Amino acid sequence: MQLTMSGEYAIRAMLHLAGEDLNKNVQIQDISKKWDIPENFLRKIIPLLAKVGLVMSVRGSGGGIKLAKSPNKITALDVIEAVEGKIFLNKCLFSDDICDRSDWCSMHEVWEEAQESLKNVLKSKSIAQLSATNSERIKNRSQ
Amino acid sequence: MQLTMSGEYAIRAMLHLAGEDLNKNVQIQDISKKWDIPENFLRKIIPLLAKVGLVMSVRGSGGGIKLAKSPNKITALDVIEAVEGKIFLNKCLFSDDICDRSDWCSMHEVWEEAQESLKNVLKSKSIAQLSATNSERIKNRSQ
DNA sequence: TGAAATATAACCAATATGGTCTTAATTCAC
DNA sequence: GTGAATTAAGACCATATTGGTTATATTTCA
Repeated sequence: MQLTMSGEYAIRAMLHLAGEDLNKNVQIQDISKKWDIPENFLRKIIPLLAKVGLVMSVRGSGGGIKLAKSPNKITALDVIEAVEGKIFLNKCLFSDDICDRSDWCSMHEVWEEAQESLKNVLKSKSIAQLSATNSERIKNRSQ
Repeated sequence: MQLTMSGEYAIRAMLHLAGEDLNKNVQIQDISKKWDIPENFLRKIIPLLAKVGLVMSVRGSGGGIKLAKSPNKITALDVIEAVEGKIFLNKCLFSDDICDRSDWCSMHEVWEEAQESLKNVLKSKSIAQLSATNSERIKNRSQ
């Protein structure tokens, strides 16, 4: 019941992009260095973010990646689910016929409620907000 | 980010015990059969529930297991954490010095909030309630 | 054409998961 | 005390997942 490193790294990368000039192509190597992410591992994560339309990538000289839409419209949940797949707290939520008790088991609804509750928190935070909060705190700290 | 089979089986076993005469010693084999749990696996899970005082076990002839306290006072969270360990949605919540960004990273609080939110749902349901709901539904269904 | 970038896919070590199996250790009834 | 019934504990194991690395395309610009 825990976030993977992929999810963690994906969030960091998105926070980086949101803190840069949104039109600039940023190199994966730079994100990797600044946020302490193994470069080659990050190179596997970025395409997952691109696939669901969170980032745009351009190959070749002068290339790099940037956000594919406004960071206001990207939630923490979007990022995590992009790289880890949809969140299902219990297998029984994945599909009704995975558990033959689903028509009467009272835990089914508990998991449903817990999952919604968790997802709602992650859904309520945009990458823009999160990045802005970070920038402000770092600014204050260095004064 | 998902419940393990241990957690799932532990909940089933506790629901079984809550549905029986609370003073009766129940055999692990019976629970295993009724709730479709691999017997030998369940035999590894039960001691974890005993260790935190959720069930009492007695060895030998006439032995078995039963709840160690009222099912009203046992929550779904208690059961899950007993067998899976305390829930931490992200490593950074485990200890402050596991992440050197914890003093300014805005995701830290998001994870904290999400985790509390998830745990509150699991904490709000007692094994007694859950078992009663199940019994009632099964009764209605077979009418 | 060559340098600079990302994409893709194969590979790999370590760990976690979900078990099984064997051997104690207890307890009760006789 | 003996034996049957029961849980406890620990060794063992196959498979899947995680968290990478490496090598080889592919694309783009100058």
